[in-house]
Amino acid sequence: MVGKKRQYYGFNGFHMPPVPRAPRSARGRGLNKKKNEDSQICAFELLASLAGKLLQESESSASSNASEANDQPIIGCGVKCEPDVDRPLRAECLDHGSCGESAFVTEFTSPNSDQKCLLNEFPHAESDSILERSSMITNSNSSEKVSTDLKSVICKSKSACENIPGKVEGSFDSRVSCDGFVNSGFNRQQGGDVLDTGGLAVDNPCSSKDPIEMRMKFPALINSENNVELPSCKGSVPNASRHRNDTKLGTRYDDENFSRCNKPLTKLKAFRSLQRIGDRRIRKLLTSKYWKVAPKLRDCELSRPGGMKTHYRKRKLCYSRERYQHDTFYKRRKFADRSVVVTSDGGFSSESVCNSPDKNMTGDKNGATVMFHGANGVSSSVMGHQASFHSKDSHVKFSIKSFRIPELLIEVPETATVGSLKRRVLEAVSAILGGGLRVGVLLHGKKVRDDSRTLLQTGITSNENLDTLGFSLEPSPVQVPPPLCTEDPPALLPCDTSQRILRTPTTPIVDSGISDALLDPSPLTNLDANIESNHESVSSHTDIETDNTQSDSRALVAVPPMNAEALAMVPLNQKSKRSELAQRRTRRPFSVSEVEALVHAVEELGTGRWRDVKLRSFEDADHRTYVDLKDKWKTLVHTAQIAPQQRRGEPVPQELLDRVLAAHAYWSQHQAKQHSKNQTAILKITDAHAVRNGAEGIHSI
DNA sequence: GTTAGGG
DNA sequence: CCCTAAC
Repeated sequence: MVGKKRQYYGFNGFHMPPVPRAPRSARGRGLNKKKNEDSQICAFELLASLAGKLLQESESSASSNASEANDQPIIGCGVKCEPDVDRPLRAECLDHGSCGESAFVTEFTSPNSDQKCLLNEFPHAESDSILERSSMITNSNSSEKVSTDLKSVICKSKSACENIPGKVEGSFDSRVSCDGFVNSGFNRQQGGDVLDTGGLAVDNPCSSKDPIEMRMKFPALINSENNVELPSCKGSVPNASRHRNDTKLGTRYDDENFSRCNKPLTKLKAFRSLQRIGDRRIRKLLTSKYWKVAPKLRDCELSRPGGMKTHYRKRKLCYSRERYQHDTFYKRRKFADRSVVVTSDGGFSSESVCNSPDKNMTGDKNGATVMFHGANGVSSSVMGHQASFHSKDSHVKFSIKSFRIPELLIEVPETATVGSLKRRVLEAVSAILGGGLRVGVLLHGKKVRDDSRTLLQTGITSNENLDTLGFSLEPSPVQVPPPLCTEDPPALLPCDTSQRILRTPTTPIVDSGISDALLDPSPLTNLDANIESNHESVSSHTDIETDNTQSDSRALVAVPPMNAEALAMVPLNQKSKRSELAQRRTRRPFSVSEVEALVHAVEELGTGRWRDVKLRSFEDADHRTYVDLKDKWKTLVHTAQIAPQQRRGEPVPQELLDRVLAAHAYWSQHQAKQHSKNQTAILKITDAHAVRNGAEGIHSI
């Protein structure tokens, strides 16, 4: 069918052309070597350095404790949080293979030297624990992202650069979440101890001892981007690449791990043929045990000074990483001349804001590349140095590399021209941007509403840790273009995503974009659900278009963001899909000939073999399912039993109705008889004879 | 995936 | 026709 031939162009957002970068391997190595050389090492460098340290430590300790290591030296660095003694919650480190991330996390987590001690202190964590840790972190991330009230505002970039930002993001998140843990107090980690983070026990395949290899893996890990998920723990490049593929497919927000809905996931198969088995496993685990984890985390968080309750509460209500991932912007800082530059990376780039005249900012590079670099170069050390920087120049420089826009789903016929495709894309973008946007400023996870306040008053100063600063795009409260698609309402409980999608009103949700951290349901959007819906919409489209020759106006569906989070996220045309799904099939009254065929088939096959009936008499009638036939028979029986005056629709010959009644009576008896064995064999035979006569008659025809 | 039945 | 429980 034509409709089926249509192709969908899914966009996770529009991105600027990828910025050329050095090969990962090269970068990774370079970074590694730079470690400790200066305070401005980038995040990766930091990671690398940490990894290196960890590796060294692990190796040394491994040698001393051969018994501990199971073939693979494992570096365990754990930050343990024990709000509840019985249920310790802690962040763990990883083995060599997957250390990148954890190492990084650890680093951030323990900016203080004493925290580093932990690393040394627990050099031999269980490899399994790594996963635990990862999961925990992930959860933390999700929670943070969901609420957007965490300091770190992260923006993911989809472009080539995405990988790194993603990594950093994870790192930041981890750090944030870990802080709480740290505050909770450290505890010695028990070697064999498995984190009780919700039972995410996944084997951790990684076990690379080679430091270099480990370093090399960082990029891969970064690829995991949002998916701080366990898969990354495996630290295998293949996984990473797979991730990338997913991203390209439009499953970038594949946080299936956090998906509450299993059903949708299965439907994703088509889209994610590459999906890791491990993911499923994890997903399952998460699904089943997610709630257990949440409470723990929350408890832990509560111990935090800042009080992240709302944050967690929100998370509690809605677990979906997708959303938050998108709603946060990746933030970067760069030091240049006492100036702090915040760079936001996003899918939709608008360099307009960035590139402050100050050359110091970029120093070595220019343009987007520079920005990107800067992003990567977020030197963890920056934090420490900020204080010193700040005093001189009171200017705060912000470099917003890009903002992310919602994903667009565009459908155009194969015969459409490229030009028309471009137009459609433009229309979709315009629909979103044209609706009116405003920028939101988040500081410490809180939206700054008072526009009249100065940066200084607000606390945005050059010496302030701009990590806590973020920007967001929000739909203009006044004029929000009628969204073609709507965000799903928040799910209180995991699951039923599909249901929600199908039934959720398409009413756009427009809020100030503030305070949504707690209330905003948008973060709930489920990737899986989205994908599924897309699928459905597709098929629906096809169907409908085929039957009704609808205009292709629907071909392109732009989904305006409902709120800041939505913007950050990737709203798909859930709505359209939803509506399509919701839409019933077109009614197709049975013709007399169809009724006759049906009656004939039933006469021969009986009323309990609708599939056979379908195959026998309606094989070619794609629009008639066996359920349809069954239903039709049901109505036929009813029709035959009522007075002719009461019948509606196209009149069915009485002859057919009589046969319907006869067959119905016969098969009813037949069934009853079967039920009671062959007691009524005689009766049956008699009836059967009558029926057969009719059937044969039809046959002869 | 089918059936059977209520909606 | 849809939706679902039950198989």
